[in-house]
Amino acid sequence: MAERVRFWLLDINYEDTPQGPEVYLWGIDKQGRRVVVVDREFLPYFYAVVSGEADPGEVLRRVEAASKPYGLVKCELVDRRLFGKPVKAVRVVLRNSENLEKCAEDVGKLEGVSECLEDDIRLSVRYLIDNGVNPCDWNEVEASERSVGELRVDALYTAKGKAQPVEEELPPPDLRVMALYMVARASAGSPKAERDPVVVLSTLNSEGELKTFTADGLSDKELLESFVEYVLRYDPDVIVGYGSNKVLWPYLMKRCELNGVKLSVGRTGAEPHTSLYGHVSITGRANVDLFDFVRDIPDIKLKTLESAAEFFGIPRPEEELGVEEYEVPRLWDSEEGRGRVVRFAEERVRMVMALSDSLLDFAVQLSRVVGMPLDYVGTAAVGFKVENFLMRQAYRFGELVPKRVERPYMPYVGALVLKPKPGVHEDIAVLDFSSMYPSLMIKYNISPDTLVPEGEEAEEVYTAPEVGHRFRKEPPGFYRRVLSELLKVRSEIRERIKKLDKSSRLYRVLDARQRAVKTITNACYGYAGWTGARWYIRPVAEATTAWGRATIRETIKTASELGLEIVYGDTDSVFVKYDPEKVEEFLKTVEERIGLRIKPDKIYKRVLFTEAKKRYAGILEDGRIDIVGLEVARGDWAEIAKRVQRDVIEIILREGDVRKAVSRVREYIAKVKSGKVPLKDLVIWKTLTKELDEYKVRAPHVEAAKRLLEAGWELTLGDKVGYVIVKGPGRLYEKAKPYVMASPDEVDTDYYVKKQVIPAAMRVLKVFGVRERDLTSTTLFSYSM
DNA sequence: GCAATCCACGTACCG
DNA sequence: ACCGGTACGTGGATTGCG
Repeated sequence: MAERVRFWLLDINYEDTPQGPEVYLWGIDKQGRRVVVVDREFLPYFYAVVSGEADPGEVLRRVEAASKPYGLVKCELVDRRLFGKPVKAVRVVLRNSENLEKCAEDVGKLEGVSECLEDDIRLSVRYLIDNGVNPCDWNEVEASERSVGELRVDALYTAKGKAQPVEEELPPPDLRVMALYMVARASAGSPKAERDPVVVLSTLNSEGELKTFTADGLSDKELLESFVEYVLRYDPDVIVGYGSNKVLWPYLMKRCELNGVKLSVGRTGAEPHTSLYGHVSITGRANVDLFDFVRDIPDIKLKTLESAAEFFGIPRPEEELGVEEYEVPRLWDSEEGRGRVVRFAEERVRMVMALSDSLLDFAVQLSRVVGMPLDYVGTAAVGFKVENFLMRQAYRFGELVPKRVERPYMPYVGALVLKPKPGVHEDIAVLDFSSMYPSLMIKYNISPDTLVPEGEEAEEVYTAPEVGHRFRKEPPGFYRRVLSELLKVRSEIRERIKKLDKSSRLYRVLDARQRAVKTITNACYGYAGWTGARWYIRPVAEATTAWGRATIRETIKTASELGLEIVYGDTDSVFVKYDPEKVEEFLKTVEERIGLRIKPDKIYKRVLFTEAKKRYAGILEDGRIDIVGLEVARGDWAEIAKRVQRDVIEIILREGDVRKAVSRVREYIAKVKSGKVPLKDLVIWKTLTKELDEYKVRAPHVEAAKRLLEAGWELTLGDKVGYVIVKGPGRLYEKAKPYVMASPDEVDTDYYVKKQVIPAAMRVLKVFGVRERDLTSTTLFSYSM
């Protein structure tokens, strides 16, 4: 008996069987039952593009013959587009996905076939695209129920028709979330799965149940077994962790392997496995590593669980254990320490859950918007998210997906940045073009498929300034269609949530969705200029920035015609003296002349510029202070230096009192000299951007990294190294010591005064004629403001 | 021979 | 594995003086 099954799609996977592939759609239905729908009707395929001069019928026969040995199901001639150009293609449908790429390779060599496309799209991705099925949203399918057998679900269905999205906007179901935090005991440095057991594994679920597993003796076998049992008993939909893709799951997998424990936590009873983009996949559930989302929040400089929690205003644990993560394994050796480690793990798992409350909505909506399953939307780089989104759109337009090809890097000219007028300015309005690059791409129909190749005749084109690339005015290009849709969807959502209660579930969901849409919209220009992009066409990116520069130049010209003084500008913004009438006139004129929306973003009561571009600080009417580009905004300065600079900026912007600022700096200097500053505030964090042996010059953070490695710590590319500068002779890199190995009394306080505190303070103070000796001596100084 | 100067390297920011 | 534009500290090579 077939019935209509509605389900919210949580995970998708497929298995090849001799009879063909089986696609598994894991979800939650309206009654809150965990269900899986198996679709056996969906077959893999690719396209063989017919060369312009070849006879399609002839090519079809040739392709058919060549595909036979690969389990051909059918071959058909279809009309598609490639970069906007109509093409004939043979759609080759095979029984099994294993043979797809091999078959395409053979077919690609045939006469009359210019290339094969889309053989590199995974079947599960293909399924989502072709059926328009949305991960993290409601879909439905005609299906008949069967017995669930071994599967860990409430119901199993066999699809009798094609799955499709539910058009109606429905709230998501309540997800069962489980947070994890693991402590392994390391003898030195980082724990090694081959050697060091897991000693504590804390879990917390969305019902508030906290369950901690501990290892008593040397073996963690029982811990692992009871954990697996518990996961199956609670049956989470989403498992969240912090660093779980790279550390937690691989660690558990290795420990289970060594202990002969089956880590069968998936809904098929399968063990976790590493999959696309390096995420760990747990069949039937969504494994979400919150670190992946924190990584993409630039305001969180240090990507630790604590600083992420702090950023989201998550209250610190009640019991301040004063334990650093790196000390935990050592504590395990003492009787008293073990209790602390357990409480530590439990505090941390609460933080993971709290972080999930702040991030999961966005993750879910990002998955929904780009159409990638929830478990790997976080691990995929921005470029791939955009691309996944574009692939779904391309299918709707009958556009073939271009192959990924390796290309040489070819730089092009970017945005225009104005020199600031140094000093303090009063009442400055920041005016910016909203979504400038997307808007320009829409306005001038900039797109891979509208570009007129050099030398080709065409009328009715837009010609980019400076670079001369031409784009057909009609029909609307791929990017114009996609971007207008994105902008429209976002503004609709924003309009809709205005009427909603901010604390309501729907508000949170829709707000997260509009942020996800914004993320993708803003990334489209960058995607267009990425040589790794399937739809990369350099002139597209180059023309976009060229029109951007022309736009801002025209804006500047308009301002000067209206007698409006511009004090700064960057890419899509101008900072002007806030004269309300003039500004209004200006905004109107710019919109008329250029045809793009420009609006006041913020108004600074006071704003301070140094000589440098991209660095300033301003105070708003409500007293909030923005600090842009300066040391305060950077993650690679010691906290103490940033604090000095923040204080100086605040004093100057709020009170205009340079003298007070100077004496504040003097206080800080005295404090640093006295050695009263905690080590934590002296740590400098820098990222390892390449393998240690690839560095051409010796650098402090690289030397510190080497010392950590020697001491048994694990460090990989992309990790941040925290070090302090200690007393001693020689180069700076010889004096850099990992902060976990340093003690407060060996700190080179002189370095922190001369190279951290003073430069950070002087950056701002030299605007007022303050000299370095004004900070180090106690004599009087003069200044002007 | 050595200090001053310059430039490349490296990192992180802005929009 | 998203773009180019920009600032700035540090190391190391080069330059300039003698």
